[in-house]
Amino acid sequence: MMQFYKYFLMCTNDTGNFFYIWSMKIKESKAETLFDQDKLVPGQSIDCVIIGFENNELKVLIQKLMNLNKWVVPGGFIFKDEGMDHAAIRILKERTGIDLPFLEQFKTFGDTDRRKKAESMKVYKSFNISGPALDWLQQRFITTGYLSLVDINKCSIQSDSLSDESKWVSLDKIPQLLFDHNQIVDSAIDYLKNQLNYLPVGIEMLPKKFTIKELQNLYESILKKPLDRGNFQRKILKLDILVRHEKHLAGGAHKAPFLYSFDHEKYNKLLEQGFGFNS
Amino acid sequence: MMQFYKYFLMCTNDTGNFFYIWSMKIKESKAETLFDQDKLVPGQSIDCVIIGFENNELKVLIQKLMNLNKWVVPGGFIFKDEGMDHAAIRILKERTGIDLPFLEQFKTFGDTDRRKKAESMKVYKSFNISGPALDWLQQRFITTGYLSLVDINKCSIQSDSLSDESKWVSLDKIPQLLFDHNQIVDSAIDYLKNQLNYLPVGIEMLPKKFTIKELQNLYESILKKPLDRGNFQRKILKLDILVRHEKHLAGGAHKAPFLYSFDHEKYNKLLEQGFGFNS
DNA sequence: ACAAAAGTGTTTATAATACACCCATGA
DNA sequence: TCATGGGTGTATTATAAACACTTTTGT
Repeated sequence: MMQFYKYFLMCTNDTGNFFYIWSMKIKESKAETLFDQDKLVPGQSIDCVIIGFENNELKVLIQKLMNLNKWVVPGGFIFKDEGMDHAAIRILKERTGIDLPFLEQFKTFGDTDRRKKAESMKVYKSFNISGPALDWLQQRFITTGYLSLVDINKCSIQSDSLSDESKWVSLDKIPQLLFDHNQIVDSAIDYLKNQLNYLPVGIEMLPKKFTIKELQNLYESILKKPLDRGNFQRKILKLDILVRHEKHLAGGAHKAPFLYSFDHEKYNKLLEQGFGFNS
Repeated sequence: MMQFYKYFLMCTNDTGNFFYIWSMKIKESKAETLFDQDKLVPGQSIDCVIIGFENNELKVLIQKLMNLNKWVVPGGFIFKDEGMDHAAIRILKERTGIDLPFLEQFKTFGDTDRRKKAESMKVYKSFNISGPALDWLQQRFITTGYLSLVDINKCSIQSDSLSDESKWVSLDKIPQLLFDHNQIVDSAIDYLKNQLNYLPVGIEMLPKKFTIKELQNLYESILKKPLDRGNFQRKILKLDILVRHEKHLAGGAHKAPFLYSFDHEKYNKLLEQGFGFNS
């Protein structure tokens, strides 16, 4: 589905520090930034659960670690002079190409056994990492999970130096992930469901113009239960956050639905107080 | 109001590492644990916002740093072999004496400027800390905020080696706190309000037996708005989580209210789905 | 013309809201 | 006995839920 150049760079400097390329535009074939562990906050990482909506299904972006059959949620480290939220935005931009993402911290994971030593050893050995770099990577890590809601069609997924494949998988087909990443994803989904009334799911995950049926499908996917068609329509229209456009005539043998877009100003104002679809 | 022995121990070992006593039972006048920075997760701390309810007011526990006129929310560090939640429970126990506290992570704070260098320098200088220990404490810190709900009357507040005064202050009289601790407290209050329907506020913050009026006052304090007396009573009774006891005859010149206690089993079952007082 | 899905309408049940009434208690 | 706040009742309104009817489209 996706085409990209595999590009990989890894080296160790004379002090034994671990250097690696953390971001590169594959198409331009050049590294954007090079840094070493001295510039990173130790023991602290960020993991991004990126959720999109495609073919009436919620999907999460996962990446396969290079040379290994291990899937992970995209993550990264924090620069010592960089705020945590900023780091999350940076990491996300590298993976999706999206510039102003919706991004929200949802939980911090700090169990001692969240990264099994044996498991991480296998990973880092496969990258030929050893010495101080290995020590640094093998230290106890606490990670903060960020939830991002995106429009899959706007994402040009890029791989990076550590992974050789990226894909969107529907929530009920997530394979076993590295470390505690399954738990991190589950936690993000819970957060999405619980905070639904305060999250801009429609504006972030749907294309600019959409039908009410599509919006309903999105809500149903998140809530994991069917909603009444008529009631949904009436309720969402009553909120006065949608702008009606021309009819969408592409569909099947049935009445053509209207296309709508969000009135961003009204939508955001309403989000502050929250609005609900519990039924 | 509270009586305690001031007890303070601080030293530096031959490698320049910073040793300090992080916990002691003041009454028993002995240190429970001694540790140094080599055993701590670097750059990661925990801050506890402990909320109680007294005289119809929500109150938060703050402590004054020894030798300084600086107030903070009780916090601490994490052992390298200790889970983050466990660290929070440990820290909380030292400060309140409560054994099985309600404790929940609410947010992680990772801005680069959350600890002003100048401010922290003043603090650590006042403790005569220098060398590697100072470096360790001056590093970039990311902190995870934990919310704890307690019954103030069950807390025997203990001070520790770093502070010489602890007190409960009502939420609208919080003084200026060190670093970003005001922001941390505000964030905790927001969380409490938002998650109200899923938090065991009644069970944690009220005494075993209480009147419905007291419970209503608690909810009103959190929501910051008055609730209808009759409706509140009917609604809470309909939930079938209260056990009615004898009448409370201490009050004023009026009909004596019943005392109630929670049916913990039913209460906890109901909490999972959440129950609301939005009005 | 017909099936399918959109758009709209209607009825019923449930919950929120406001406020009224009577009761028990201590001063 | 009277002021005070507790317990309960009721009427009104708003929202949720279920489902029926009509309209528009492609085949």
